[in-house]
Amino acid sequence: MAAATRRHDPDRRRRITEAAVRVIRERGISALSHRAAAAAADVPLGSTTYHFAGLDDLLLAALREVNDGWLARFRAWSDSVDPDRPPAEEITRFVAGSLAAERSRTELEYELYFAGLRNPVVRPVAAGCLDEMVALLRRHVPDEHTARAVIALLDGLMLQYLLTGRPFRPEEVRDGLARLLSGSPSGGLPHSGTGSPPPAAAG
Amino acid sequence: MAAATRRHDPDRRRRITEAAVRVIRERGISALSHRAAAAAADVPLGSTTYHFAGLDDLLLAALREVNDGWLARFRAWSDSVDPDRPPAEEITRFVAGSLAAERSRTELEYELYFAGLRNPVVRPVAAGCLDEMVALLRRHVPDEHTARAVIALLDGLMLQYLLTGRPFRPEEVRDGLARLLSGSPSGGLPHSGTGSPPPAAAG
DNA sequence: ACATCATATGTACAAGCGTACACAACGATG
DNA sequence: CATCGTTGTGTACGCTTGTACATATGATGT
Repeated sequence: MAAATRRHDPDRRRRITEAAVRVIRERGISALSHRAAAAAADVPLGSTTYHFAGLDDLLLAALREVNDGWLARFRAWSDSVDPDRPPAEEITRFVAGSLAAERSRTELEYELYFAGLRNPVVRPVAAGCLDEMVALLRRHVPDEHTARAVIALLDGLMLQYLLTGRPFRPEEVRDGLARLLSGSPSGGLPHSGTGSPPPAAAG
Repeated sequence: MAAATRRHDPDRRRRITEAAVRVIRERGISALSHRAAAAAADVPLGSTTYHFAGLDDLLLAALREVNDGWLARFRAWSDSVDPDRPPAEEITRFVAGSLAAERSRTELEYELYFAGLRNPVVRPVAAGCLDEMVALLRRHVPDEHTARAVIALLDGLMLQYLLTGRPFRPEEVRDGLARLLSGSPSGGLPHSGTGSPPPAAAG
């Protein structure tokens, strides 16, 4: 069989990484093991331990892959935003996609977030993802502070939709975003635009 | 020694549960095992398998304990709210506590959320927690829709604070909340007050 | 052609796991 | 006091895991 003599196949590392992502998607991070990834990639066990220094290494590679996919989709959305339509509506469009066609990708991304809470090698990936999203969103909202709030609202809402089975209501999301975006740009907070940070406000 | 002859100790089940919470707090859900809980509770292994039908049972009991503690704190906050002060400020007070003195409790609660995403026996606990928080918050905001948005913003912001090491800025939280609460109560959404739900809006 | 080296593979091992189960100790009931 | 059922305890079994390692293979440079 082809599988038996598959030797010297180029970028096997990548194939194992993608198999690891598949394992996580289907059975969760806790089910990721050298053996599970090897089986999913149809390679022998020794192959995974050769290409990855340890299990953490494999997990990190897989979560980076997940993150890249998520950010690519967000970037694509950002490029497709129509500046003539209300931002709240455009952002709602992204949320709708995240909960429907791209739901499994979304579940993966939140799995990454939670892993980051515990695992110090994963945390920078999750934190970097947040920063990158803020930077991209920054183009469609008045300031960074607002961008962070919007991301927070999105994360919280998607978490609610994923946890409770509550049906997705676009108006709900749109309305919340509209309120968040309606405030005066530098209303109560010295917004950290492109200048220097404020001199520390209140404890 | 006392430990050797400790027999017939009342509510041993509870002590094991609390030990399990301690294990989760210190080493994460993935580190919870019958043996780890037994060691933390200073009881023999057989004791945990006697009091809990399976590992899922132990995990569920521990996460319920976590959830009870979290909700008790939120309830205490809700009761202590000064109606004469701006709600945004009072809610910010809760967030501040969650990230400082009660931070480890907060980390536990989010661990519960993430477990709920994957584990179907945990999900109802997490979902119920969200509903309970909405119900409690309902007393301080105009409608349920707003309450859900506020909870979402809080969850998203706390997640950001926990993941990135960004220092906590009360004004940031307060300002976002103020914007969310400033909108017209029934602005763009038929709010699901105490009446009947709207006849389904959009796909 | 030959040597060299990165890559590929199968196997082995120690550790940790959930769970089952036989037995010991105790409180309650008669 | 005898009996019984609940509670507590120690141990053992089968399984999965991460990792190490000896070996095999094919590409590469000379």
